[in-house]
Amino acid sequence: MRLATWNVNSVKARLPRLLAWLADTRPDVVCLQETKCPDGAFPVDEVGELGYSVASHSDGRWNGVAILSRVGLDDVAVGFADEPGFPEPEARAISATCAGVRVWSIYVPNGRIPDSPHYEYKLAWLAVLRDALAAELRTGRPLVVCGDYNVAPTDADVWDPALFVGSTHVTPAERQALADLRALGLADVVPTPMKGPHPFTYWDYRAGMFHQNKGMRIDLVYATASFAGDVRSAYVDREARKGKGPSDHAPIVVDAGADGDHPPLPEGLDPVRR
DNA sequence: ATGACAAAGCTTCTTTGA
Repeated sequence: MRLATWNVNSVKARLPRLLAWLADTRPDVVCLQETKCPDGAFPVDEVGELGYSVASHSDGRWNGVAILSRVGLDDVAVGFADEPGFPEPEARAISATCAGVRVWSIYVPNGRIPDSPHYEYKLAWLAVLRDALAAELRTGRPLVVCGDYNVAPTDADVWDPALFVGSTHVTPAERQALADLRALGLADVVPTPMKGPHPFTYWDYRAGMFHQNKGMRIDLVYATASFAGDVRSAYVDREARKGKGPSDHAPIVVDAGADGDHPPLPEGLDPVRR
């Protein structure tokens, strides 16, 4: 299976690039975040022409998550039990079973600043997500939780840790929330960067951050050993952040299990050595 | 070159993002 996750920052604004990327990369399953797409407006016909079925969850102007699959899309679930809201639950989680793998696409609340109700909301959301994933794990099925976690797991995952002191995305409480997810039995499938030592997935649009490679690793793939153990390669598709009209996030592409009908990996991205 | 924010809508500003 070729699995990808991408915060597209509006599926409507990104549609030409998304379609071209799908045609080039041909993932089996794609988790999208920040679709920013009102109910009923998801371009299901356009991605359908490329062979993808769609499960999407939206709440209008902000947020929005989706799963595209060309290997089955069963038992779709929107949100999760007791999901916290602000104050109402937002469109931040969707899950489905694709070729025997339970796949989640999540968009963790930003948190804004630590001294903020948005930050408390973020921590509460992650804590209840943990309970929901614990329930999923009891099925014994392979599980992959992909998305924009809005947390940089370590200081190496931001371009300048000193600049982030006192900011969200790096606080001990946020990092502990990720550690609590991993403690369920989920492994961090760390992708290979295309450039530089850090597998950043996000670069601010402003001030030439991308060209200076001043990024963050906040998009993550957490997977059970039953999936992670079969991973042959994982990389950040930095090419998708280039050029005119990109998202501010790059996709992560993971190949796991049996080889499928996919284009070869970009040059220099050898399969994971294990 | 990869180039100096972007997207949405209650659109000519405000909110949000991280």
